[in-house]
Amino acid sequence: MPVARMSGLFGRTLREAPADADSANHQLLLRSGLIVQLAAGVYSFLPPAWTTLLKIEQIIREEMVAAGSQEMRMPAIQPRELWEESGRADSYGPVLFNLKDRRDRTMVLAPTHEESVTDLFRKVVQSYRDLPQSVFQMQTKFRDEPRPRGGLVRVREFIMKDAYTFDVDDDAFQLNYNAMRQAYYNIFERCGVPVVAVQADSGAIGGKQSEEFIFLTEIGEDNIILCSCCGYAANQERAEFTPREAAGTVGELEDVETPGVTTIEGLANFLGIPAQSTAKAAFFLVDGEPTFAVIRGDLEVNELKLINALDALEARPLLPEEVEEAGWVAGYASPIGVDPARVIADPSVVDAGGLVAGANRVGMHARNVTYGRDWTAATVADIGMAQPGDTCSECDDALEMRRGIELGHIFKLGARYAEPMEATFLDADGERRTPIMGCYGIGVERLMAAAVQANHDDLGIIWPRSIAPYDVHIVPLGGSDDVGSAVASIEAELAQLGLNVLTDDRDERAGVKFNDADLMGAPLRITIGARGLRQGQIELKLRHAAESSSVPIDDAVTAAQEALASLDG
RNA sequence: CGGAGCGUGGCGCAGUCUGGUAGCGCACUUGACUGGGGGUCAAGAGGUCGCCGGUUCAAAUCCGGCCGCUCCGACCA
Repeated sequence: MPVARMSGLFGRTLREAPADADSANHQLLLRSGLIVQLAAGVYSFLPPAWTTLLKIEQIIREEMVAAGSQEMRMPAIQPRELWEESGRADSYGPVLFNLKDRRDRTMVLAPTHEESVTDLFRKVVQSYRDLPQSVFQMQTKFRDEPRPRGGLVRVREFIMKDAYTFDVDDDAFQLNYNAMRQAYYNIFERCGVPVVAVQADSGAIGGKQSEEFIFLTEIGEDNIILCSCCGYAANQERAEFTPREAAGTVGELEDVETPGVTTIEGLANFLGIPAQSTAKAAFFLVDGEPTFAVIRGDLEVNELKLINALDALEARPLLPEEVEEAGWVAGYASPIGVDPARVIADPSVVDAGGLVAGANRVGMHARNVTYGRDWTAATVADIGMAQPGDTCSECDDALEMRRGIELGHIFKLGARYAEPMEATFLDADGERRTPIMGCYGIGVERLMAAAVQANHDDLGIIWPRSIAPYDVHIVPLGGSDDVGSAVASIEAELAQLGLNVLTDDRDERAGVKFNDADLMGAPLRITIGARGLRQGQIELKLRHAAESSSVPIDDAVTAAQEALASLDG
């Protein structure tokens, strides 16, 4: 390996972090001169950062190949028609970067490649004899995100490792899926980032089931529900839980005056009853239809569960005027008398007995409102949002909630793309069949950001050895000839061993060099100074360690190798 | 797209309320001293104060519009 010199590095360290950077990883990536922003969610990666990204890619590549996947490459620029074929031109719509070619044809910059890989499949695969298949690529994706965020955490242009599998049936698919799942654990572990796999919603990718690989961190943008007892883990948007015991009543339907009481909390206080004794109404526009959702007063509606339960594409809360238009009374709404076709009920109100609900008149509620007797819903489905402290549905322990960053996501797609795009193969009986597909993504720069977030201290980055831009950071102190020749021979020997070496050859004070070394975070620092050299010693310090050690200069290279090897356990 | 904030040399900021000279720290250049945890002194270079328009004798500062960036929400590797 060539030796990098601090004096010639393209990029410089900053003493102060740019004000725009919030999280530790973002600040450190900027301060250490690794990344520079060009626009919202668009970054340049300077040489050391690029070295790290290449190392991450190599780790991913090795694990993908080990999982039986073949590397390939698909185009980033694609005709929009491809997206119309799968039906995603609209659902993915706003995130697609559109452009016109010179013949006025609309092209898109690909945000992901399910369409193109499915198109490839139908052009390349005809027979079950060609299956199973697993392919992957590492490529720049483009997504016109509504809100870029957190430095590299959410950007508009990024490298994704995306893999796709095709199988003859579910059983065969499961083999590919499991291999990918294991590969993902291996990848994140090798990059020095702890992850948990959580059940997730497949979102705009579609399909039946999916798991996210989450790095738990307070700077994350996802809410993750965890059970420390049984290990249950899910994204809050799909987490299951057991609601608290209902506190329903038995009795005749009767009105009760509740002047000025429009919230569940207010209602419970006013009547001196627990929130579990009330029913809450929430109004949504679901695929253009006003929808009346009923859930127990102590719970919140999970919009994503609502969408899935109604097999819909999108939902949003109704605006106040839309509520009025629908004939519902905000704050006092009652499902009684509402067309059941427009009502969706959570099991928590179905099995509860009599609850206090609105009476559809301002200032009035009703007691003993009972599902089945007083009202019904066309759809009964779990639409509750799991909250910390709720009971785990697997083991009855209390659930916790943590923030996290989604580093990878693996999906079972089923026939989501193959069917609309008519990708098929002939089976052994000569029957035309649809392959079972899976897709598997990792955000490469996001993974680098997570690695920094997971491995830093007050002074700077502490790179995991596996993805460090430089293995060894040499700090020469004092400009004597002795120092110069010692540095030259040690750096040459280390480079000869295949190590990435950065030598701080600048005429700076010791403090500046040490601080920059700490900031840039190479796993091993070697200090070669006139003072030590007089005793025939140089100094080694592992970045994560508190203490340094001195070794005779003749042992320097061996000791450096040993120190680095100690990190690989 | 809703809410909040910010745009002044490469980075961090002051100046804006109350219009008149663009300023500080760091970084950068040159020289000297110094030399093991961001050193000292001296001399420099670098900014149409985000953009456009308006008010005014005069605008970084007041008014209007636009653009950009960040954060909180709705969305995702």
